[in-house]
Amino acid sequence: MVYNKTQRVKDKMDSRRERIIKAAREIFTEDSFQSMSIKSIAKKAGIATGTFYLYFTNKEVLVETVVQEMYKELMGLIKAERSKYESVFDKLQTSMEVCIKVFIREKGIAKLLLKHFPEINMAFNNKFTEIEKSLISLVKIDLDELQDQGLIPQQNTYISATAFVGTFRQVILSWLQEGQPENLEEACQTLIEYNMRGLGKIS
Amino acid sequence: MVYNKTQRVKDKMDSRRERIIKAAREIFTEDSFQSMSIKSIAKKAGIATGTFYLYFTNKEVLVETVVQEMYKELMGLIKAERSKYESVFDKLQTSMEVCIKVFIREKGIAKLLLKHFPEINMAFNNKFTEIEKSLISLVKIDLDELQDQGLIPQQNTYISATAFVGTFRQVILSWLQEGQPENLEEACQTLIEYNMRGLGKIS
DNA sequence: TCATTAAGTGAATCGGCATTCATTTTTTGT
DNA sequence: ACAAAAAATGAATGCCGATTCACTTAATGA
Repeated sequence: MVYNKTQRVKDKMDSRRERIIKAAREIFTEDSFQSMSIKSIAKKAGIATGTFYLYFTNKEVLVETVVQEMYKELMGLIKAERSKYESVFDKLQTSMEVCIKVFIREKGIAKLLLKHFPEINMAFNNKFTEIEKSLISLVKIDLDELQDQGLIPQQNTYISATAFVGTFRQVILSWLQEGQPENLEEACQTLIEYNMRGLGKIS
Repeated sequence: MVYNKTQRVKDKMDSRRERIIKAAREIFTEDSFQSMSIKSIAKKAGIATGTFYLYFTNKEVLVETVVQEMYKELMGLIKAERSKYESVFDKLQTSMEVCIKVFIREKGIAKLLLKHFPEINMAFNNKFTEIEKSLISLVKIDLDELQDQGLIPQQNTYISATAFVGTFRQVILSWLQEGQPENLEEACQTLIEYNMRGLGKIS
């Protein structure tokens, strides 16, 4: 015979799952990827290590979930902000600004989305590469549109988009790792200008 | 009593050390960082695993040696080529071109110098960050000079240099991982143009 | 309340890899 | 050729953290 969970139990389990994800995010943000062990996550979430495996098949799935969650969060904010503008330039610019704002508020997201973590198995690492790829292809869509509108000269938009993302990535990593530039928001403006010139914006 | 090594033995040991480094480079280039185990290195070098430790105190030192060697190799080539030009723009441009040429010839160097490998311990990882930093500061030196000469407008050269390196890094990583762009040398020209415009080159 | 099922526990297991070390082989100097 | 010293060997050790599992506790439904 099969027993059905009551709502109370369902709720408890849901909140446990949430707490595990939250614990993972916290440990990742505060400490490092390396110290994100199942034991420490379980401890922070207030459960036994074995319990973890009742909620996630393995560590990989957990990290994947966390990454996905952070990515969706960021994308949601970007989309909301983009919808306020008509011009593709403005959309592109605001996308970057939102990214920077989120990264400043939650450094963990920046680390997770921009750093590489080959310490995890290969197959999984593709998740990270995937996110980077999707950032590039989002920029590429904007660039293609700008090109169609004749607002930037003919160019290989894949390379331009990659370069574009590369400038941000490198500066943000420097900010994360070296603490330079001190003011990332200011640097963001500089970067936007750099890239607009680089794209050959016709103004 | 202490015995002195004969030249023959010295030579044998020197060549063994070389072969270990070579084996490490090969495994790294052909396979991946993960599969670069002492056992596999020793096997490829034709020695027993224990013998490795007669030549290197530990794995960290070996990798550091390999990285240093590749970095010096690249820098040597860049310096040689730069010396042929007078204009800082030309020096900057040729630096990039040499990098790309070397990266095409030896993908392992590109991976080692541009990827991050947090799977190795922290203290060591700084070696990689260090290299990235030094690439940026080399570019910054050129940009400062260009600015002094009034060939580019006033700007935060640290950010510009970081952005500059970022564009290359991102495109080269895409080339390594996605196989796109197919022709890296062609992309290099595009990138140089992108960055020249981005810097606001006054021509 | 009670028998049954499900959730929770954490010590023990397992796997992978760097490092060590007792033993063997080679080299050295007489 | 021989004894001392150095180099080489690779099986054994140690470590570390993910995953498992025999057992305990809680929840379910009659």
